[in-house]
Amino acid sequence: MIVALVDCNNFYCSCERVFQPKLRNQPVVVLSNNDGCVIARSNEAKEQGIPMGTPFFKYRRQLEQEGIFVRSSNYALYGDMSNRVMTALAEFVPDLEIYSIDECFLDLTGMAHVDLTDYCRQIKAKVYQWTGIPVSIGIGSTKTSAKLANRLAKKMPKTKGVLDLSNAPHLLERALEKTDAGDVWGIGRRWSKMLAGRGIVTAKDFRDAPEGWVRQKMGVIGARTQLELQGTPCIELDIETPDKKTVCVSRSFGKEIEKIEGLHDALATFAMGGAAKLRKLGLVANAVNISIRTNVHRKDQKQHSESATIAFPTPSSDSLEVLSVTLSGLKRLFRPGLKYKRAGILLLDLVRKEDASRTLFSTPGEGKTKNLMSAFDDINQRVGSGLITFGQVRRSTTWYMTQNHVSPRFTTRWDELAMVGEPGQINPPPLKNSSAELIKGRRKT
DNA sequence: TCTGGGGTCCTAGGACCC
DNA sequence: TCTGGGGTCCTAGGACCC
Repeated sequence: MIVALVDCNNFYCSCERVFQPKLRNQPVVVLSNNDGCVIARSNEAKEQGIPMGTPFFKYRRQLEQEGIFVRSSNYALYGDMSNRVMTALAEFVPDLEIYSIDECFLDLTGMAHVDLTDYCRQIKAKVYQWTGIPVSIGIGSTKTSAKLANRLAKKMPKTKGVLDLSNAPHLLERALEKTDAGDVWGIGRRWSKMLAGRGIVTAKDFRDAPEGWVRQKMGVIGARTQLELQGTPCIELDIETPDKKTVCVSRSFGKEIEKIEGLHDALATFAMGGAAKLRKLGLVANAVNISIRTNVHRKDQKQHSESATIAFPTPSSDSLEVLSVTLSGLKRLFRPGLKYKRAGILLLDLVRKEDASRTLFSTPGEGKTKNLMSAFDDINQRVGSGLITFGQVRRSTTWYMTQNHVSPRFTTRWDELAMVGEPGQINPPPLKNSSAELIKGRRKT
């Protein structure tokens, strides 16, 4: 096996920069939903010591003082840019596995006759030319070593963003020595702490640790990771994207919610979103799990967290059915007098619509609601998602996320396209209140 | 005051079956 | 005192990933 891992550099920040050139070469951070945590940083922001994953409020002062640009997350933009990158990669390699929104494994087995470093440099240059997104590429004889190579390609300027460890034992040895065990793909915080307690600090230490012990302490996952570092592939490329087994829609709220109506509005919206997602994937769910939870960070408040799983009579992706089951679940779970901060639905036991078991009287995804649902999806697809919905889904604002720094959806909304002013200059629409304006605009249509 | 969201896989233990 | 053996299925929880 020879496999390359293509990983977009600081992906969310890079997406923001494509259409906002003033952000280039400047420190930028992107926040999670609700403007909660820092989840992406440009290199400049990393250099200024902004850590990953920390709460925004703790760093707000520093970010302002140092003039660091802040953006709320904009998944419509990132998702579309991701598609563009993956489409570009598919021009070069037939067999690829889209691993996450910003990562892709390429199967280079059988290309041993070409200079892989050279070839990957070309890929990197074309992806940048076509999409504006910079990527790094690591090559290895297993997925785990490709990951390792990628990490070093990013860190070491002299690699110019491409590092091949697939046929370079000396380099691989040095790479393993330089990498912390905890930075190996598959070794998280818990295990790296456990390993450090045994004096296993570097990736090389881990590779050379007694195999029986690794198997016993870290299960088959740990054993596989170790074998992969030794050069034995244990994790295959998933070229065919396997069907999802669950679909989850959940959110923390901008503020705490005490009344059942607020939770009703949020969960109704999640149910609509989840059902639409199922239909888009051609799947149906056998059951839905509804969960609500108070604010886990407020130790001073009474805590409650509960979920209920309810099966559908027949597997379903029908919005009305998901909606009514979800709302009946809420009634069961809700307790007055508590301050809820988060809710969600998890659609589970998913199967392909055509594989779903049917009953004497109905076939999943067929019947009288089928036309209604496809008309529904069609309208929302053309005019903007959420334009039409059901009466039970009130458009309440009590639970909305806080997003104070969101940029336009440059590539997926006509009314948010980048504006070209003076030659060579791009003026995005004002950032403040853009969502409020949008709702107005939508009503006009 | 303010702490994300969406996934997968594995394991242990209990319930249940013959 | 001694108390079978071999399974499957389900669930909760823990680990990991981005």
